[in-house]
This record gives sequence, C-alpha cells and structure tokens, in this order.
Amino acid sequence: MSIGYACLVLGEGNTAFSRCLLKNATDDNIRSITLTNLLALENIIDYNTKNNITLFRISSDIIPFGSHPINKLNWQAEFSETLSRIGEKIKNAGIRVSMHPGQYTVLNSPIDKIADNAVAELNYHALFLDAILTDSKSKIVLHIGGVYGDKSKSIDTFLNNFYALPEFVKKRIVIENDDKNYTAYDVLKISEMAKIPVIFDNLHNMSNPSEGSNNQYDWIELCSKTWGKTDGKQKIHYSQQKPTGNKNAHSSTINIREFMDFYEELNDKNIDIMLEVKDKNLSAIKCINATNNSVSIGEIEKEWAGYKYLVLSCSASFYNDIRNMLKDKNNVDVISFYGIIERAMLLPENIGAQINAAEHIWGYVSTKCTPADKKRFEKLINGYKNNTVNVSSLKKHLLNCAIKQNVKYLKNSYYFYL
DNA sequence: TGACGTCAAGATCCG
DNA sequence: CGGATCTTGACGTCA
Repeated sequence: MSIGYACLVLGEGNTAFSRCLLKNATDDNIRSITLTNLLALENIIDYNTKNNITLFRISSDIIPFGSHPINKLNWQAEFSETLSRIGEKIKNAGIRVSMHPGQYTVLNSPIDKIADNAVAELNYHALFLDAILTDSKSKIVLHIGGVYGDKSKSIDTFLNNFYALPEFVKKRIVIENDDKNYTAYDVLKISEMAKIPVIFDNLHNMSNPSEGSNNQYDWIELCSKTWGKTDGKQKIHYSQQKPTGNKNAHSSTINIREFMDFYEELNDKNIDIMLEVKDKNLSAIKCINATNNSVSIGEIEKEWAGYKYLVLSCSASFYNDIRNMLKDKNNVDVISFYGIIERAMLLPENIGAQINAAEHIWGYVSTKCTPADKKRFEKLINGYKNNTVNVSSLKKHLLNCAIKQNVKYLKNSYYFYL
C-alpha cells in the first residue's frame, strides 16, 4: 500500500511551479518555464524519496500549454536528458506517479472542438508519462464529463471517443466517479463495457451517491475488480469534507482519527490511496506514519521538528503535552501525537502563544540579522500586539530572515506554511 | 451571465 | 522600492 498526495509540496524550497498567461506564451517563455518546472519536479521527487512517499500526482501544469497549439516546442526532445533523469529517479525510488486533467477536460462534449481539445489534453498527459519512462501502471485519471440532458447518450459519446483514442493513451486512462454527474455505479457500468479501471472517490460518493444499499467499502471492493495486472494496484481517492462552506471542498488537513477509522474498515489494505487535501505532503506523511506499525521514534521526532513551532504558536500547554509524550521513546502513540497537533490548530488565535513562538524563533536569527530586519521585526511584533498587524506578516518576515541566513532547521518548519 | 475550482501572475494600493 | 492584498486567467457546464 502507498499513500500519496497531489501536485505540490509545502515546506520545501525550489519545488514551486511557474506559469505564464496565454498572452506571454512565447517560445522562450515556455522553454524557460518548462525547465523551471522540470527542476521543481525533480526536487519534489527527491523530497518524496527522502520521506518514503511512493505515490504522487504530477501537476498537469508541468508543461505550460502542453496541449495548446501555442506551444510549438518539441519539449520531449529538447528536455529529453532532464526528463529521463527524473524518470530514472522515479523508478529507482519505486514511486508510482499519475496525472489528473481537471474538470475542464471533457471527452464526451457534444461540441466537437471541446472533445478534440480533450483528446489533445489526454495525448499530452500520456506523452509526458511516456517521456519520464513510466509504464502503464502510471495512470491518467479522467471524469466521464457532462450529461447534456441524456445520460445514456452521453455515456455512448464517452465510449465512442474513448475507443477512438490511440492505444498509448487508452492504456493509461482510469475513470473516476464525480461529485454531481456520474456515480460509482455509473462509472462501473462504463468500466464493464470498455474495460477501464475505476478510481473510487469517497467524497464524491458522499455528495453524489449511487442508488441502493452498497456502502463505500462495497464500492471499493467492486472497483478493485476493474484493475488488471498491467494496471497496477487498485487506487482510490480519499478526502475529508471541509467543516464549513461548500460540501465538496477538501479539508485543510486529514483528521487522523477519521482516516484510521476508514483505513481499518478496508477489506484489502493492498491499495494505493491518493489524498486530496490542502496540506498535501504533510497529511501524506501523517497517514504514512500512522499506518506504519513499526514507525521509528526518529520519524516522529523529525515530524515534531516540523510541527513544534506551529504547536507552540497555538498553545504552550499542548506543546508541553507533546514534549512529555515524546520523552518515553518506546511508547509513543502516533495517533495521539497527531491528534494533539490537530486540536492545537483548531484553537482560536492565541495572541500570547503567537508572540511567544515568534520571539522564540526570532532568537535563532536575531544575532546575525541586519539592523533593518531587526527594526522590521520590532515594528511587526508591536503591531501584532496592538492588533494592527496580521500574524502572517510576522511569519513572513521571520521566514525571510531564516532564508537569508540559511537556517535549514527553521526554513522547513511547518509554522511558516500552515 | 455568473458560479464552480485552482493557484500563480498581475495589478493596485500603502507607507 | 518592498510588502500586503485583491483580481485575473484558462478551462467547460449548467442554472
């Protein structure tokens, strides 16, 4: 089993993607952004390798306008060396990568131009996965598309357009139940006809449930049968609802207790779980550690190094609870460890705790900083005390100081990114 | 016509 | 000028 995350990394430098607008999409711009993005991807792969993360979704934005006629570059040839170097790293680390064109790639659109664009987009995704030397276990996740007032006709359109795809694209396609049109039942029916593996998405299944009495574990079991030998392990999408607002919005972090309840109910644990969550890699590491019965205290101490200032900035007493918990190195309850961190972050903003944490961090950078940085820190912290400055401004300045002085221990602290 | 979702780029405003 | 904050873009569907 692997647990992974989508597209971007929090708390690690040189992993951010660049983009350009259509009006700026010159060959030179596309070329330089492509290179930036490939090097960012390489850093992400290195990060995943270091953190034992073996499931990852590559952003569709990796090649700017990858399926758009404005991009005339032969990027596969131009960047072949970098692409195959990244591919080798992915293979050596045993990472399974995938891609997922968004809700605007609609293969079954009745408008020819839009369906053609979808074909071009799927081609581009397959070309990219080919260029990094992955096999057919690296999938392209696709929704069925629109309904257009006639679901069975729209399913036929989907099937016809799917059959017409080139083989190198078709072998990578997997289909997913969506949040309003096609239920798990619908998608399985399509899978039966076209032999396409099915990704089950738990949150979509909640907002757009199938008829009948099957629960989500039944659907996962049914979907498992659609994954053949050349497709690799069954993969599902797992996310939790954001407590407030839109019911389809993803939560800021994975609640570990709720995840473990789900995980323990799975009939077959030999399954790949793609998390869809705002804090990305952080939730992936959390779930990987929580499901690893033999996780080392070293891994948890590494996590604590990431979270400690964040927890301190929310509550000194929760901070002390975790410190005490970690003293007994043979008996650390990983679920409780993450549970306290989650509870700390749900507390209302505690000005005293924020000031305490900011001054604590300031202690690491204050002696080597410039007078201007010192002045700015004092201005910001006084402003925060007087309620005229947002805590995020204070954090941003502290991060700038840590980056300038290259204090790695601080730079990677989750305090700055959540 | 605007809401939906995403997230960096671009624009604008402030000191 | 640097920083903070708001708006735009690129995609297609549906009410």
